[in-house]
Amino acid sequence: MDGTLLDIGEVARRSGLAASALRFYERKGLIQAEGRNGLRRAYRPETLERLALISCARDAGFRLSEIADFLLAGPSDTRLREHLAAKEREVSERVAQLTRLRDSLRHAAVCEHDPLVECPEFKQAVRRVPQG
Amino acid sequence: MDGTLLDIGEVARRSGLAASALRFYERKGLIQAEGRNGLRRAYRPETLERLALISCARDAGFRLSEIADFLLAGPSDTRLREHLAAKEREVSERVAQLTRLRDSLRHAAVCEHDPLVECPEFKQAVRRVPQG
DNA sequence: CTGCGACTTGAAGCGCGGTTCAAGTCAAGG
DNA sequence: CCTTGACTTGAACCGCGCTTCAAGTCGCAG
Repeated sequence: MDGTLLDIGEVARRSGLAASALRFYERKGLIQAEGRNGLRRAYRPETLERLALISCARDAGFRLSEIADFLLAGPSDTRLREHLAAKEREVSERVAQLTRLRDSLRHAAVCEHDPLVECPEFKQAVRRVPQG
Repeated sequence: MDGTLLDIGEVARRSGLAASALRFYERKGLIQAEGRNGLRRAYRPETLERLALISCARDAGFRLSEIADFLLAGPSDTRLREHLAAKEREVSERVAQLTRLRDSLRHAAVCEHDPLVECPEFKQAVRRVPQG
C-alpha cells in the first residue's frame, strides 16, 4: 500500500459518509478517486476536506448538482461567480429566517399558550421576508 | 358563499402552495378544512397563517411529520417541549454553520484562487462544529 | 337540461439523495 | 492454492414531498 492514498472504507470511516454515498457522489461528479488499486478506488487525503465541504453545502440546502458546479469553478468563471453571489444572498436570507425560527423555538420552550402555535410571540418566526 | 370560509383554490392562491399540496398536508394532519361545501373543502382564514408557519418550518429543514407534531402541542406536553428545545439547539447550530458558509460565499465572489475550492479562506466554512 | 369548470378521490409517478442487493473481482494471508 | 473479506458493478429499491392522472361530482350560467 502506498501510504498516501486511502481506500473507500477508510474515507467512509473518516468522513462519516457511507461508501455507497461516496460512489454515488463519484457518479455525480462531486469527487473522484486518484486511481485504482486493482479494482479498488484510491483517494487522496484532500478528498476528506472536499467531502467536508460537500456535507456542509448539502446541509445548507444546496443540491448535489449545484455543489458539483461550484467544485469545478475557476476564478474566471463569471457566470459561476454570479451564481455564488446569488447563493450568498439566498443563504443570508435563510440565516435571517432561521434566526427568527430559533428565537421562536426558544420561546416555545417556556411559553404557556395553549395551542402553542397560537402564541403571537411564537408566530414572529413566520413574518414574511420583505419581497426579494 | 359564506364569506368567512375560503375554498381550496383561494387558499392555494393566497398561500402560494398548490392545491395538491394542501390536500397532501391534510392527509398528513398538518391542516384541516373547517367543513365542506358540497364536496369542496372550506377553510378558515387562519389556515393561511398556519400554512405560512408550515412553509417556514419546512424551509428550515423540519420534516412534515415533525411539524405535525408541533402543531398539535399544548403547553403541558413535556416531551414535545424537549423536542422543541432540541430543535432549537439544532437550528442554532445550523445558523452558525450557514453564517460561515455565507461568509465563504461572499469571499468566493472576489477570490482569485484557481480551483476556487482550494482557497483557505473559502474553506473556513468547513470548520467542524465542536462535537455534539 | 346542458354544458362548463373547479372541485373530489385514490393511485401512480417523479426527482432527489441515497441504500441495498446480487453477482463478481481482487489482494493478502494461512 | 484456496479462502476470506473488503471491495467492484449495475439495477432495484426506499422515504420524502409532492404532482399528475383518470374518473367522477358538484354548483352555477345560459
